[in-house]
Amino acid sequence: MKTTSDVTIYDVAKALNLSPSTVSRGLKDHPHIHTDTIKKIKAKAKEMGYRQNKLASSLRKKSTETIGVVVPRLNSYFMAAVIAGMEEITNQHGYGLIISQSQESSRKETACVSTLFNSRVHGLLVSLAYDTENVDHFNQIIRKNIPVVFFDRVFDCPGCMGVMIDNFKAGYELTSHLISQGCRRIMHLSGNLLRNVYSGRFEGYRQALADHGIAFDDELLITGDLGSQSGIEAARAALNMKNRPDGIFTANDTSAVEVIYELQKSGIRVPDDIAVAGFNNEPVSRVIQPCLTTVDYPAREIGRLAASSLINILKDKGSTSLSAIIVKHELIIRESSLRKKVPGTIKT
Amino acid sequence: MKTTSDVTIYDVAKALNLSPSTVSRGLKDHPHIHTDTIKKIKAKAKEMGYRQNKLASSLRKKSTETIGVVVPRLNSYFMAAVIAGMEEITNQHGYGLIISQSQESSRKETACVSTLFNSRVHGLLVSLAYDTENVDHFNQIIRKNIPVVFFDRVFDCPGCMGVMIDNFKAGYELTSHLISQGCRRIMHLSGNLLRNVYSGRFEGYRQALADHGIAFDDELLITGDLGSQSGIEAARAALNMKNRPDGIFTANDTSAVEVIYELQKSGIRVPDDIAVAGFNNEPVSRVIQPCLTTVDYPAREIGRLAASSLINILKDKGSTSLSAIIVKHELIIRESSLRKKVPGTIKT
DNA sequence: TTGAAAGCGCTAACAA
DNA sequence: TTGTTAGCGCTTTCAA
Repeated sequence: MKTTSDVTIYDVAKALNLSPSTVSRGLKDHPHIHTDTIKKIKAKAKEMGYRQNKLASSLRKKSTETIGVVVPRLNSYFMAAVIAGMEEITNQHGYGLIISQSQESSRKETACVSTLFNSRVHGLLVSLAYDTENVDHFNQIIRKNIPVVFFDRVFDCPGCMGVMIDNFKAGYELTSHLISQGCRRIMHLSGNLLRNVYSGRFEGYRQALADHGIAFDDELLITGDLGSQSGIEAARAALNMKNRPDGIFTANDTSAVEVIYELQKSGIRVPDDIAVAGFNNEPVSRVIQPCLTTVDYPAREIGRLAASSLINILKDKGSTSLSAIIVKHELIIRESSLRKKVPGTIKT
Repeated sequence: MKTTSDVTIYDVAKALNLSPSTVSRGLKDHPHIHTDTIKKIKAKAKEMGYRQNKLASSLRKKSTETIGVVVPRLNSYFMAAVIAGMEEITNQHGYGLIISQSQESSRKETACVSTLFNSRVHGLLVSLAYDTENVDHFNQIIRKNIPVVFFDRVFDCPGCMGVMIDNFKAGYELTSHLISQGCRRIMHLSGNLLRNVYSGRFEGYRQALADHGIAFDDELLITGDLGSQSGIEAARAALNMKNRPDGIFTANDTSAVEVIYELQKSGIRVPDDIAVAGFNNEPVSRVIQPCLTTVDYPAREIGRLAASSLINILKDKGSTSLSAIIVKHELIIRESSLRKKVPGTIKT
């Protein structure tokens, strides 16, 4: 639908016998305009149903005051909280947010970036799709000096900055915890190892094994899309091994839940026969029986930090010096990995 | 950041010794432009890194080709799927989507609508916030002939249309099912009864009771925000009644999960002592033990339908005749309500 | 098949 | 304190 007969500042100006520029100024409380005039203008504008045309304004100012967000999917508590954090900050600074989903596809991600680019966003907040292999599709935008801040799923490229947790450390801690519970043969279900979040967790896992004198067996590394199906398959693979694992560390909670189910279906006791740990502290981790050991990270805070960083870059082009912000995570130990029952250490 | 030195059609025109209008036409395959010229123009534009300025284009055309979406929250599988369905349709028709969250607050919802209005969206797809009591904040936009299509949480107002399921029927079916399982004293945990989704489910519940000769006891109706806490409180209320319920029907899965937990903590067996049923078929409903009886509805399809309806209204202002689209739902019966174990009827 | 020119609604430098 | 004016980049009518 074409926008129908809008009231413009010209209409308001005419009605008040003023010039359009005075109206324009009055509407934004320009200090040079008389208070009474401002009042008159605002009253008239309201009366006439005037609304600012952001398009014209942005065109004229060559500035849209919007920030683009590209996320893999909008269906997790994590993302909803991240975005809420971003909105909190950007709104404070007068920016709007345009949100788009890549649906975990690199191709769609490219399209999203391109659309946002054409919409003249001032900056981009991005968490990469599952299968994105390089960041060529950001080159265009970076060349135009439009800052990009990655969060969670970041890409290590010169000039980009990222907000994330220390996935290596988290993976290390989680694996060490499993080892402390007596696990010696720990399977790891991971995602695309190109994604920092998954490679970090994997490397942490491997390092923990090494530090505890356990050899890494690559039969125990399984990668998949971390959806329900890949959890089921991982569990079956574990069950079919002649030398079964006694612990499984999956890189997200969704797949961990399926792993537990599949194991239980075959009469395996979790954690006694096989301990299981996930990642993300999704709400479901508290619902599954036994409750899932996992890693929590402050989603809203990550959103806030990513947004503030971007805005800082936007305000003064100086502080682009820092390249990464690492947010604290927390190991949440629950029944799914607790073999040595020590009262008082279980978190819900 | 101000957009830096962009290439415009003027630049391209100059480089090719053509007029800006020819370039403008060439870029969009205008039939009057010579094929060779088109090729030349596109090649040059690409070479020079030209990108269309949507602001200028929209301003000139007085048309933004965008649709605004206002949802309570982005944190459910339901919403993610709805939005994916909307994107599918709107993209096919050349529209972009601007998504905003009301955070379940009427005040924020008003702000969202106003922002989208000022951004000159062509139409609005809205699911109402928890506490929205009237739709005055849509009047402005409706007066301007900008169509609004509600989905899921709709509002019954003249000229608005909505896409939803038959909540009454679903509530009726669910309650009837509980009754068929031997429940006679069924508690209902509901949300704000101003929201159609909750009032519909409640009325369906009440009708089912009546049709089975069970008197409605208003002690058994509890309303809350349907978050985790309200589930816990409902369960406690149930436990504290001298005449305890033997079934609980909650208006969403999140609270149902907490109800089950809280009941189990007190040694109540679900479903044998108290049967429980939820609503929405969120993934968590398959994880909880016992698996949760619930109602499924086709989220993606609802998104598609809402978007198509809006686009239909946009294309020809004729077919505004229909005021509601009712989408099929499905009762998903699982262990949490199954007392009479009949093999083969359990859905997972 | 191409070009010239006006104008979408707004802002801001400059003038008064 | 207010007004005049040019122009943001694009589309489109009219003319050539």
